[in-house]
Amino acid sequence: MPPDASLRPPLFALVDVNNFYVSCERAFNPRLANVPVVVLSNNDGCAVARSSEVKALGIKMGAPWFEFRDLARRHGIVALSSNYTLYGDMSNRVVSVLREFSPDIEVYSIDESFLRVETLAHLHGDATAMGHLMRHRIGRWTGLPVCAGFGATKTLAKLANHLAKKNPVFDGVCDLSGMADAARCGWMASIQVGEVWGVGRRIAARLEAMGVRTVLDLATTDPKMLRLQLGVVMERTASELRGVSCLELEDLMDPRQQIMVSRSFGSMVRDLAGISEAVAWHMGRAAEKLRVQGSVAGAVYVFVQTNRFRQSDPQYSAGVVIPLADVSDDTRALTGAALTGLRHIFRKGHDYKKCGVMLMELAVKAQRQEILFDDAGARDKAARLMAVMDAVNRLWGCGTLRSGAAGNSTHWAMRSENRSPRYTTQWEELPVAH
DNA sequence: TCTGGGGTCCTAGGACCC
DNA sequence: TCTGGGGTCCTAGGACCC
Repeated sequence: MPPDASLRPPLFALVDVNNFYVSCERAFNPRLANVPVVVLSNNDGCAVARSSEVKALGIKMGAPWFEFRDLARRHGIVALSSNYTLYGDMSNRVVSVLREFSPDIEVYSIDESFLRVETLAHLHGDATAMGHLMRHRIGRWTGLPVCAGFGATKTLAKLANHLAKKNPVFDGVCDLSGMADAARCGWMASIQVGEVWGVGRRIAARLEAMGVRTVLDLATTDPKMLRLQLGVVMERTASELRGVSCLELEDLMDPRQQIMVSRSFGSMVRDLAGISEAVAWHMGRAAEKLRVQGSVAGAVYVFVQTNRFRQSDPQYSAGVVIPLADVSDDTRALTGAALTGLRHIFRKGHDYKKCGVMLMELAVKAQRQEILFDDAGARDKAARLMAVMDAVNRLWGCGTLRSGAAGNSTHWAMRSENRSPRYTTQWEELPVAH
């Protein structure tokens, strides 16, 4: 062990939950174990999480539900609507376990986190032992199965995680940094370049046209040429594959730069009134997110779309940015702006399928510029009203207290026909042990 | 009948300025 | 006839991620 821990080269871990949404459902419903389970997107539109049994049946990520519904019936697939309240809470539980392994953590998505562990892995013996302890502890404390990958860079940790998941020989934990060079190269030569984090479908096709087929090929391609042909991002990815760390953990405290809320309608909407309600509802959610991160918005974007899959229908899609005279986090002001924009872009005679809002030009509220004719009293009153609204909605569920513009009708609301109970966040829906 | 939602970063090109 | 060049800022669009 070197005397100065800061001399250790970086070591990243990537821990993620296998088939996250499906695993959350199984954690509370033992009857789902060992049967094929799929979780559907909003509106019960397409598959967003699949158990291994479902993957084995050849159902792809994103497959439309109506296309495999018959197949599902024949094979006894259990199809569940997504339950984001449950998944969000389970995600927090996993993160709190991981935080005990390293305070240096980036929650990358709802089901995966990066950790810096070079000064901590040896406390458990080595990285592999640390990974197994993570697996065991998260399994015991949350009921969720995870895999762990370790590498000298984030991209290598991602790759290691991929190996851990696909190759039973690793038993869910793979440490590429602790591997002999020859072994690491062997594994890298066995994986297609498209599996690399940052290489999507387009880039993969271009790389293959250049003769770069495997991960090892990419790692050994001339960086100058990569930069010239594919840009600085791919050059960085290749460096990361060679063990040169270019990507740091992202700061968790950084507020989002834009906030979007949009949904497809459960069924088509034709009238301005219906869309107005949906826009107001979405803005209520967006403004809530805005206040949680302590920001204000300088502009509002609102958009509407017809159903792009119904090519026989006349298509229409439009959006508009409404700048605000003064930055705001007040649901009423933001909704007013969005509805003004909506009236500008709405055209009669279309069957609308989707609408949404985006909050832009976000700034930290505490740094807000004072403007002329500022009414501090009114602003204080507005802040208190918003605080009450947020508190009520946290307690009773979102949308309990909302602006009148969001209305009471639900004909535009999304379908969610088979959602499991919110086991962990609603008293009435707690699981009961018999 | 039925096809999700929410983000980030980079680049190219135009507008504008001196 | 001859018609610069470099910098900055902004935006739209493309690519990626989950």
